[in-house]
Amino acid sequence: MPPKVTTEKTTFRDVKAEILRRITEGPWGPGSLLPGEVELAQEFGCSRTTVNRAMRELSDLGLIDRRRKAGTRVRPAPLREARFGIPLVREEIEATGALYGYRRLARALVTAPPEVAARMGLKAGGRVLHLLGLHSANGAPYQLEDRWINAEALPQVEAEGFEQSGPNEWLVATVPFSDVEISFHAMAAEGAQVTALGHAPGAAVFCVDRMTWWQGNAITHVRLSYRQGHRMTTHY
Amino acid sequence: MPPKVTTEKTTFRDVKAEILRRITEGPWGPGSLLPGEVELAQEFGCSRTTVNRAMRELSDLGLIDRRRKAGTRVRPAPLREARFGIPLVREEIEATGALYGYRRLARALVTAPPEVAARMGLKAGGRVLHLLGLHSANGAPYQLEDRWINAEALPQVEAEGFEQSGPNEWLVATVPFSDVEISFHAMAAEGAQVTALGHAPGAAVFCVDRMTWWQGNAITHVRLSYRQGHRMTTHY
DNA sequence: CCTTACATTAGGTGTAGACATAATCCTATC
DNA sequence: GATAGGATTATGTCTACACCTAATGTAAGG
Repeated sequence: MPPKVTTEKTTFRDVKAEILRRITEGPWGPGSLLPGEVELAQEFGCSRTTVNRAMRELSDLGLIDRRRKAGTRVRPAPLREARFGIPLVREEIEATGALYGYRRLARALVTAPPEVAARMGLKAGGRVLHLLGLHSANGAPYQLEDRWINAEALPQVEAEGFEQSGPNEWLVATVPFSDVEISFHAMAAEGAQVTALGHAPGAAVFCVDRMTWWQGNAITHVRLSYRQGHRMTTHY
Repeated sequence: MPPKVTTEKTTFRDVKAEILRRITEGPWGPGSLLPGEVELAQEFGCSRTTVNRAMRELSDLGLIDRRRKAGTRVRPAPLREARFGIPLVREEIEATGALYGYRRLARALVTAPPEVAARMGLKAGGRVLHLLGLHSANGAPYQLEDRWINAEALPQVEAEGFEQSGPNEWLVATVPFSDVEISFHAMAAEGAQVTALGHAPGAAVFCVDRMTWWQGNAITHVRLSYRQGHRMTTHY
């Protein structure tokens, strides 16, 4: 039988990797101008489309800057983005091999307090469902979930008790969304962060606030407070 | 003259937008199976490649899940990513219209303290440059930069004073990098966070730690501590 | 009933070619 | 010298097609 001639086509991954190598190790330092797509396609023995895709992905990563006619150059200060996956807490915990647990601490259907109404852009006297729940890993408190749900926009939420599972899983499976704002910050521990999460009063708590809209209406606002020492990490 | 028949080609953006619309508003709720690429291409009157690109981008966003043979379905729990731009502090401040300022607080060429050596994976007795600087907006403290630079791997750093500008700008323009880890966390204010940044001792400080490697060697580790009340926000 | 083998199918990727569009360069004109 | 056009060029995008590959279902064989 004839030797298996693996034609070994040049894939866009090959091109991407090689360009990346030349940027980090090789001749293409910060700010330098790269050859044109046609030229690279010839060098790599592939079509321009393939080079284009490789470069587009590098551009998406923020490593290179592409402009028509001007050509492609390496970003002097690579304004790379940090991408953080925002998983469901359950998955986040189970991924570590720990046993996930959830306990509802409070549930109340109330008229929105002024602060919440303002934050969510609700009209005065709007009804909201307030939920407080604790996610735990192997029985130890892991994350406190303090959530407000717009009951005007989402009346069917009033029928839900959320005793056994967090509202997040119900929400993502039920409500589509069109707009999300996430913000990270640090705050001094207070209230349930002390009593349920076990922080010392005034201790530094890492929080994630998330607000979700659908078609212009605020659906839910949640503050996730993490246990002592939590880090949100990403790698690239 | 004949009416200008703008052929109005269907772009991958059109397709992407329409698919997105059908997911958030339309018939394709969470978990549902989308039609195949060929079918959609026929419907939209474009080539399969165009549909492919639209769907690939939605997949990159984490909205849909694509598997060969299985087809494309809407993610039940959209594990979307939060993308945070990590800009230079200078740009971050100047973008708000404020006047940027930098002041070097300390500079010392030392043998790495055990903790730092461990974190950066340096051999015992490795020389590092320690820098402490304060970035300010309109004269008010904005961000404290506590940086360690591996002077073994980067000897030319010893010649730099970093009196007028932060080391970050010098680094990104000088050193390529191949690996970065970023982590967010909250900690109790101490040391220069109190004296320079103006936090009360023990107050909650929002920190960003960043470690950079090049070809397997740790280049620099930096902790950026923000002023009171800082939020890192993203929108999608 | 279980396992293995194979055909089918849907997405993944590469190619060559074409036209579009934005920047830039160059040139003619004032 | 300044400016307005036009030529040029590199990237942006679409098309039509082909082949690859992973995953699934099905049928044959034990």
